[in-house]
Amino acid sequence: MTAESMTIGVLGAKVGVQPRTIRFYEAKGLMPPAQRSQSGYRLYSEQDGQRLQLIRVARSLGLSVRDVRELMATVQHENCGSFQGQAARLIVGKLEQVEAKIQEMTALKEELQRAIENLGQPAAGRDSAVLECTDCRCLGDL
Amino acid sequence: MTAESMTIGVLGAKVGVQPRTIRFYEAKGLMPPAQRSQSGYRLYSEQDGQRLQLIRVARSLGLSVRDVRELMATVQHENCGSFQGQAARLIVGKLEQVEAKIQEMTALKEELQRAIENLGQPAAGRDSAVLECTDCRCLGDL
DNA sequence: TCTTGACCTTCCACCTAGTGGAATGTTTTA
DNA sequence: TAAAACATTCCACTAGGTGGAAGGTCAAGA
Repeated sequence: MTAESMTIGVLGAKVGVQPRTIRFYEAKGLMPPAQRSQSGYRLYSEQDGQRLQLIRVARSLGLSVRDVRELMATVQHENCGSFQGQAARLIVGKLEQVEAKIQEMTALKEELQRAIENLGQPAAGRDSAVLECTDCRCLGDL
Repeated sequence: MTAESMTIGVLGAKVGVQPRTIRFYEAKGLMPPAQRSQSGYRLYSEQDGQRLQLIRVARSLGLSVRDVRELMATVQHENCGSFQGQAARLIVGKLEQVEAKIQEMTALKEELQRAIENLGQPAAGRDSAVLECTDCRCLGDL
């Protein structure tokens, strides 16, 4: 292990990622296969650390492991402008997904609020049959 | 198969659930082990249909399979009031989770919007280093 | 030198909520 | 009688890791 290379535990502590997760990223193709010491230990450079950090940022933005793998592949094969186009495309796509998800969750929230109001209400007073049989007010019969 | 019993396919078509999924619910303990015909086919009653529908409603409210299993177990062992207490507890818990998730997604949305604005901006003009190296504007170097 | 503890390796299993497919058995219909 | 349309079970796969087992390696202390 040369002066500027580190083991997986050191890298993990530095970037805040568990060694297992780093191996997982390697298995999934987000990190390239690491250099190995004579005894088979993975060895990492500062560049590897930057790459790992980039992966974390992308993941924290909600990009999937598959998205991040694509992104990282682009990093290695295309020029800067092209990469930014790729990143923008992925992030805009993600933003749309997140907005849709927020809509969906908001609708679910309202549904849950209605469900809470309806619980314990006699069937006639309910807006909808929520967690009870449509015919009776008592689930114990089911 | 008596007049009022149906096979898994008929039940599935009626409630709008795939046969596979019904078997899955049985394996997970949401549905009780079905009656069987002489040849081993599962047979269901109208009551089973109501139970399956109830499961679907609970799932559509975002309750997990585990939550629903608990709920259904309560249905069989407790009286109506107790069941409603259990349901209320589960639904209120879910509502809190959903509200937290909406908060989280909203924060992520803002993060993504910032990321889109920052892409293509020179490092100096950026609010934060988002998908690029902190030192340079070009990821192609990584 | 030996041993202990902390670290590393690989492999397999588990989580959610189902879905896909294979191989095989049954019922219904032409 | 044969084929279509059902049914059965079992195994594998999805995403993003995590938990644990069994074993190899490294540095430090007695």
